[in-house]
Amino acid sequence: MAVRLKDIAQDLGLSVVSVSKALRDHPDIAEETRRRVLKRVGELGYQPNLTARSLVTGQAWTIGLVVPDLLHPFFAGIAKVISSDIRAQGYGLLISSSDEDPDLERQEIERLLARQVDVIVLASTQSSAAGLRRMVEQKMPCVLFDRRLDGLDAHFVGNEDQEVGALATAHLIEQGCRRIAHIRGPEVSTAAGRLAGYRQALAAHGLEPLPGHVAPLGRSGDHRGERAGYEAAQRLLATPTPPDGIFCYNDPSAMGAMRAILDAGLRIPEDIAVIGCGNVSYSDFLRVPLSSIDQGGEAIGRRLAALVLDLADKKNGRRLSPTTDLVAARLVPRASTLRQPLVKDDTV
Amino acid sequence: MAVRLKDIAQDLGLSVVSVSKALRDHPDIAEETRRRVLKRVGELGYQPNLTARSLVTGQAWTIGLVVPDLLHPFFAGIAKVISSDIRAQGYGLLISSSDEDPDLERQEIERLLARQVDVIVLASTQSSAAGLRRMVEQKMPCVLFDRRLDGLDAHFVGNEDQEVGALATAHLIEQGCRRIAHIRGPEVSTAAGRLAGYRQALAAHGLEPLPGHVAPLGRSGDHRGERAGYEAAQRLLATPTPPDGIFCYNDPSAMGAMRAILDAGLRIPEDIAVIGCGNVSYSDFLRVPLSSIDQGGEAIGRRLAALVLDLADKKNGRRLSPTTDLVAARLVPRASTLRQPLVKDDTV
DNA sequence: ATGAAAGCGCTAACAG
DNA sequence: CTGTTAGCGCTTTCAT
Repeated sequence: MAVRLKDIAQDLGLSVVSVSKALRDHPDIAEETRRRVLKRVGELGYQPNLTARSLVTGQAWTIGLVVPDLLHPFFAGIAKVISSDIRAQGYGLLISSSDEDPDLERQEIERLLARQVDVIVLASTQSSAAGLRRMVEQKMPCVLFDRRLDGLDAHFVGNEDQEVGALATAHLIEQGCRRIAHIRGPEVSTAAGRLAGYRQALAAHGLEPLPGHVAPLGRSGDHRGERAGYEAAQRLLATPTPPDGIFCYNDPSAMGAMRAILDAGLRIPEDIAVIGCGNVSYSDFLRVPLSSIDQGGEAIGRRLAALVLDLADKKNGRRLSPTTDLVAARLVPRASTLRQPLVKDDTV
Repeated sequence: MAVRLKDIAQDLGLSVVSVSKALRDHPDIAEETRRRVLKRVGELGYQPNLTARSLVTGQAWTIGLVVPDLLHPFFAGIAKVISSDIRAQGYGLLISSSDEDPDLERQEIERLLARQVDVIVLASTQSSAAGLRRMVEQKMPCVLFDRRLDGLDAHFVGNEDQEVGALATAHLIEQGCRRIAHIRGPEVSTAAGRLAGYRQALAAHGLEPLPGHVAPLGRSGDHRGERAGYEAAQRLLATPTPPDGIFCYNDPSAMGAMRAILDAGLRIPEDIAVIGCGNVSYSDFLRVPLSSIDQGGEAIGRRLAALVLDLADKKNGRRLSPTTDLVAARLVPRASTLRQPLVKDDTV
């Protein structure tokens, strides 16, 4: 096995406790002793056993993160930011991908509870808070992000989804679209909010969705939604009044939609303008560069990390009442919606 | 606090030991007793404290994963696959992103050692194995992937990099390119191998790199390499004999290179063919769909997971001598290299 | 089949 | 300042 506290203590003719204190900069320990300890620790390459420490302190120095799909750049980015922000304070990140499966998600949360992680960060796939009750009962601090869940005693960091939907839709209207369709996402708060924003923006201009112009994405196969977006767009093209603009739930579905449009021999944005959501990397390099709503993923990650660190510290605001932290979304117009002569966009 | 073994024991008038045994399907426990225990456990929603269990068994039920950049789809994909494959056996995945920084990477590995994880999976940024000696000394089972490291007593799963480079380069030659340049990656084994494969394929056709035709990517800013690829391609275009084909270290740099080429008013692939490596999602949707080498990321993840589970099981082949598992790479030709009339490719 | 004793490596409370 | 005594919650002998 590895070097233990005991070994160092025996080595130096000290007690285990003194060594332990010396290592944690405890106030009452002789400067001289501390140096001796530190020296030997360095030589032996001692590392305190965090498992043991956790057992007694009740702090795991671990944050649990559960996302629907780690391969999605939005979630991968969040994971990356949180990971590096909490690392500086000595925390590690235990990540699991729920694959958009509510049961799997619950199971993973159970695991995190068993592991006694300090905080759980969650973009939930649940349709209701019921399945997450256990978490609250165990007084596990929890931060939801991106997707809200009513009736759960948890913090939230994310966007004002209705604003997101309105932003995208209003942009299409400005660009001269009048028959604007929406490819809506699954049964989670973000999809509902974006849909509401879409309707709101239309209404604000005296418009409304034409028959069949709200097309659900469906679960057809691919997780990211390209294929589903393709199919949804095909259905839109087959409606009595085909759209001249489409606001898509996310960027992958927008890519699928664009492909369907091009395959149908139509032009983007001249015949149909397309806007997505998420501002996925590479949007700039696409066949038709894709306009999108940037959710401010990095900011969300940063704020999550800060909140998590607050909550993880036992002494701290453990009992903070649930906060809601809204990060501003931003329109990123590109060629897929610019029906006026294309304004050169230099972002790389 | 949560429910403990003790609570259940008292509840049922049993000893802690019996309950513990009942829960782990220990042979000598009465069927009747087991049922009573299981019932009460269900009612109380008991979850064994994994921290305590780990302390005594020495098994953390945790795998550590260190990658250079979690936002890179290749690594995100690996993380996702490993996570779901090990989850079924009860393991969790502790992930950290080293940001391509060797020091940070070492620091993260120290943390994982302190946490007593069962296995470390690593795509290393180290230029030598020296800094990782501690890991071996502590007998921590380790699996390297993607990037090799000589002189380390560790398993490896990944590609034959030279084959990867040769595959890409040979394809360019077949497409009629004769002045083939290479944008090479940083100082890691994959870059060296791909470069070697590039030279080898050229040599096999009696060709060799022209002056200035091996352009290093450089560390200029963006982590994924789009900007760096852009700049490298500009340098290539400025050589006395500009290339008619470019093999890029990875897909992001290839996207940058393509942009530079288009910005210079040249056509892809007619003037310059471009091929990347990694077969990043969305390659199909790009302005010019990008030919690439698929590294078989999913297969790599699967094999990693299987190996990891073997190693994690204390009873098992803990002492397996280092294995090398090579996953076949595959050419995925798209428009960026097809100088003949484009063959329709239906992959979505 | 069941349970008492011992201990995993560490820290918290107290005594010297 | 230093060390002793008690655990954290669980599993592992080893009696009964």
